[in-house]
Amino acid sequence: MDRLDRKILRLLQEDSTLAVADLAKKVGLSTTPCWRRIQKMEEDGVIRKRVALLDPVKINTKVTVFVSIRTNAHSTEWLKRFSEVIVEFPEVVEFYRMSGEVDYLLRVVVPDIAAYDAFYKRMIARIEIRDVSSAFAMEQIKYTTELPLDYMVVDNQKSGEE
Amino acid sequence: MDRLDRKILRLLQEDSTLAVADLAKKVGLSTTPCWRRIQKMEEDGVIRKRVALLDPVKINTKVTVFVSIRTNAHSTEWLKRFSEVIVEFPEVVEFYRMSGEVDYLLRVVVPDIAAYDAFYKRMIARIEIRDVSSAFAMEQIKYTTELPLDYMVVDNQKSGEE
DNA sequence: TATATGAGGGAATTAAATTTCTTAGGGGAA
DNA sequence: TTCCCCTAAGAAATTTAATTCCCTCATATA
Repeated sequence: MDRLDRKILRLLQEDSTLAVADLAKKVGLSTTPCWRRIQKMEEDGVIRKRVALLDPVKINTKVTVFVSIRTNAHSTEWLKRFSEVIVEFPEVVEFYRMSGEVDYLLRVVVPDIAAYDAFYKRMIARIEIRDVSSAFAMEQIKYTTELPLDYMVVDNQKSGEE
Repeated sequence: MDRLDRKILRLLQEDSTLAVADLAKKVGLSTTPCWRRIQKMEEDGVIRKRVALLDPVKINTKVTVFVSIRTNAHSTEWLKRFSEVIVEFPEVVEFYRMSGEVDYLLRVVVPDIAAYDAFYKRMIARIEIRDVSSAFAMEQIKYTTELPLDYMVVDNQKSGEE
């Protein structure tokens, strides 16, 4: 991957509806080679998928809650089942295994506090959890699906390094 | 918005490359009305944008760090500048103002611990922050951009409620 | 009962993606 | 050095999908 691929990725991360011809113009290529680069990056899995992003307010899921879970000393079996159960909830949009104090961290989206409470009850009904603590986000100041491309390993042999 | 719109959204949240004709077939419409519904939801801002999602590993940003910031008693000016500075960093992919103990929460993506340290130094060089604590994610068990559509307010008059 | 309104659908049209065929440049082997 | 191969680019043709146009039907309303 080179500088041109990075440019293409930068644009597609922002807006994947761009026509290949327009994209090509912006990166300084003609449509065919540009199209082929995109194909290649899709085959290689660099581009995972293309999705529509919805407005959380319009869809009635404006509240984000971060759920910290502490679970000292549990069986492997429990951990497996725990993950499986949690992943199933569509309200859980992110789920991490952490180092440090907290063992797991969830990002949960719901319409309001009441809905969070309902979700919480459904969750603990499905699996026993020791220590849970919930932190509510008052405001989402930034949310982007664009990953920084500055760390990408590029081939500087190619396409006239500056 | 009705049940059909919800179906359309469900599919487009998963894969926005679906041809309108295929989408239409799946939801039980012909292409024209299906196309018009999509247009309408784009105009209304229900569909915010369409983007390409990249593979964090291939792009060399596999490490997620959650950064908790406590900042008791600061001027409005400081808060404004703080937000502006933080938002600029491409490594900060999510940024919330929180209730409770922690005042702000960031999700930062970087290649490795060393890069996080470099990021951290750049951040505190740009703005003075009292109390920062970093928690590393060992594993991303779930990450999705699909919002739950179960809370959506739908018009049950329309299209034969069951 | 006439009539506007909103939604659906078929077919034509336009635009974009994809394929095919050619060309140019660079690097290594004879 | 010259020739050949490999890789990437580009123009044009073709295929496929998006978009528009025009018509029909059902519902609700005066």
